[in-house]
Amino acid sequence: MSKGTVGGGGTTMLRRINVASVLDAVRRSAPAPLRVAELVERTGLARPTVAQAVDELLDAGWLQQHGPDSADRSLGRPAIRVSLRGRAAPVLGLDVGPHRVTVGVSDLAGRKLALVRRSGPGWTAQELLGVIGEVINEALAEAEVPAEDIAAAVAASPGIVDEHTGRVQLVPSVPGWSAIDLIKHVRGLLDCPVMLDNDANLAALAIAAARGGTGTLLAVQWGERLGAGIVIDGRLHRGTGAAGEIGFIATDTDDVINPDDSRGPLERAVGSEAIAALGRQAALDNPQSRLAELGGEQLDTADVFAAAAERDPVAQGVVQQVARTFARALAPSVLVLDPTAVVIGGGVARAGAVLLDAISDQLRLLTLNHPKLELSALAEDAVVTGAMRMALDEVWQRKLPTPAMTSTT
Amino acid sequence: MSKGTVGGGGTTMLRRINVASVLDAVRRSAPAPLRVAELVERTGLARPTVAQAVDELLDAGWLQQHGPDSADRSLGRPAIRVSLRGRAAPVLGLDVGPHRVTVGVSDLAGRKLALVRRSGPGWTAQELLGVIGEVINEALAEAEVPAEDIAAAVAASPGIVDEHTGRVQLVPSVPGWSAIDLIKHVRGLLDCPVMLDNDANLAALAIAAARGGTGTLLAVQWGERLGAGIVIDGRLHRGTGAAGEIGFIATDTDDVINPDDSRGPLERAVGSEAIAALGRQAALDNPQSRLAELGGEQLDTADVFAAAAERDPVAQGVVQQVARTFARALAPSVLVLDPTAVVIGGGVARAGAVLLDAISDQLRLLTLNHPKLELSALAEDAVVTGAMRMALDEVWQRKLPTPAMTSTT
DNA sequence: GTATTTACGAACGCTCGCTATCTATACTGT
DNA sequence: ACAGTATAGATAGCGAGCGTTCGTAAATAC
Repeated sequence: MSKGTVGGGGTTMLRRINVASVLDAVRRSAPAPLRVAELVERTGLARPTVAQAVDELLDAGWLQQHGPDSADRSLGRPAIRVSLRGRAAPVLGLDVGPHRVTVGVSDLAGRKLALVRRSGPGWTAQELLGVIGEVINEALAEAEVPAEDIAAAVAASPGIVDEHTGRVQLVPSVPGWSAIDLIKHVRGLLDCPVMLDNDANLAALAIAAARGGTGTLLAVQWGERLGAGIVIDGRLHRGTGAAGEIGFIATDTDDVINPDDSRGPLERAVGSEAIAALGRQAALDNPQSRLAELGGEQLDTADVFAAAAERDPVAQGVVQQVARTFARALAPSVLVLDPTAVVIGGGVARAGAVLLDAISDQLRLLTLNHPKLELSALAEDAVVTGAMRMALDEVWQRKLPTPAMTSTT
Repeated sequence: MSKGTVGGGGTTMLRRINVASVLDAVRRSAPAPLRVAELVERTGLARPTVAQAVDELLDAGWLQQHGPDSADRSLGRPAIRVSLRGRAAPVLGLDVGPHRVTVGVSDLAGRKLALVRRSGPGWTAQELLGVIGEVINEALAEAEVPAEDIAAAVAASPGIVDEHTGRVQLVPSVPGWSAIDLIKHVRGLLDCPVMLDNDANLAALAIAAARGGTGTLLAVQWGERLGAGIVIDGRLHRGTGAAGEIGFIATDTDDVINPDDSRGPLERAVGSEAIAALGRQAALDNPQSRLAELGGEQLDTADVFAAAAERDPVAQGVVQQVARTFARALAPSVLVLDPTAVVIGGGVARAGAVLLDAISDQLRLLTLNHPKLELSALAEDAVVTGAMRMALDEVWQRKLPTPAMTSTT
């Protein structure tokens, strides 16, 4: 241990490795209980070793023993089965927006124990802290988990987040709001490691986990604001901290980033506000259209997509324009990253196939390997789910006594 | 072992881990010999353990013993020192282009043992295979390494390379040329693992290794063709296989990728050929300019940059235009990847500060975190160096008995 | 009720690494 | 030249863990 080199050591290290190996095997088969014989097979260890490790993990509370119940009708003495004791280290995820606070509690196996959401019409910074505290307590009560049991918490914030200090740039969504206060506040409530990350990053993590497997994922969050998260083989790519900020891609040949504006060119061009504005203009220009009929004065982003889905040519024109702008902006990144899949989430994702097909057509003209283009299946829960996921990863990395062989040069 | 889970096992596994730990510590201090006491400190193991491991590694030929020579004037019994025995597993790198073949041989510690380059005015595919064989043998002779000692070889190829099959798309640089034949041919000569990768990827690997440390690197190879390699924390990012193909980024709002053309829009716009063409046109339009004077009829890419360096406004205009087009094409990828550094290599990199400053100015307007913009220090050796580097990584990964704890979910 | 099958549990022997001790070597000071 | 000292290498004993082997418990099938 220590020194950053390969972790070697005595036999006690070996025992820790083997215990970790057993625990990892249990974790991999998620909520399904495992028999000891199966663990022997999966770990390649001898039965006494596994049995000892299981005993130890049972004592430490990481595993729980199942009765030999169920239709396990096989010959011989029934095997005792063990599974992860989720309550051993539950985690908490937090998604804070100016109008909505969402808190999720998950157990070690990734099962959701609680999900509480509260909306309000714009809180002040001080009120928001109070609401957060309430919602956290509500979620803990629903999950039947005492606050001191929570092993890790992750909060989502829009904007560019410094992974360590928790400082946030570029987002004055609530006046007087500071993510540092948020971290402090949550630390005061929970007494466990509390981390902060970009909401698009967390959503990407959740989507990647849901899709499973390896490969590169580009997960776009498309609403009023526009961001993306990159997950490569299960690990989040952060760059120097601002990776995935697709909202700031230039769309016009003369666009530059305005440091005084918290929104970027692409956000201004195809954010949900811009889509609604384009729709309103198109409705004014074509008063006879289905679009004008549907939307009226209060024309909304949803109206544009609804009219386009009904094959209104005016709305379809707007969608085409939006898709084209978006695809042209994203194409260079798709070429460079060459992702396995591009997943679109956020409010605009509700547009569905109308938008997706238009983007796909454009993207096909501009890329070499065409990635799968999908809509996020997680909808609005993506960010909280990702926050819980990251908290889980943190717990596993900290608790699994894996003396990580750093083979990176 | 086996089963893809965490590698645990008996005490013999522990011994292997500790031996690997010692070997890794020696490797980290590269060519400098280490005393046993230093190894004890770095590995955290006890002295007898280290001594035993060193004995074993000496017997196996991985380490060599140094005399207690040199001005090591300290008190007490002089320590025996050991270092990597580079000759234990030398590797070979191969860079094949239509007009040039380069072969490098490196030892385990990364020391270059030989570097042989041969140019010719366009070979046929058949001739090329012959030349490759000759150059390989020449390099082996220069390095004084018998062919059967080579532990791994990596060949560089332009175009998009399938990592496993070795099939190449999009590059008909030599008529009748197939990278599969190349692999077969080299396998016939060497009898060791032979791998193939994109030349831009390998150059990126070399540059990342030279820079050292962690972070994200975007390494652009800019010549007649345009490609890039991405290295994240020392690992190459491949995507689904075509990552980094910046040559195919669209530059005009109506550009699309033409599947029949092996070159992409950005290559056609700012490749060295295009720069020369722009220069010629500018010279025609401004016959009095220094640019026209320098270049004449045979105006070259180098002439454009030379004239710009002499502050010729006509040439500077061309450079500005090229820099602007390049920066606008690359900016989205820089935003999304948010790399620590962007390094430019290849023929155009010889332009130096004139081009770099112009790109930097443009990029500053279009990105949030401005990465360091640098010229490659490795010049034309980057690709071979990267090939050797990848071969070395392969050897280490294969030979180091690290039971890789896969902590990725 | 007995035989069979399956799984749990305990004892033995092996290997390995750590601690402690002893020996070897070269420089330093008188 | 000789003793002293500091550093490094070699060796023995101890403890811990894993794997193999054997015996035992619990359920089903006949």
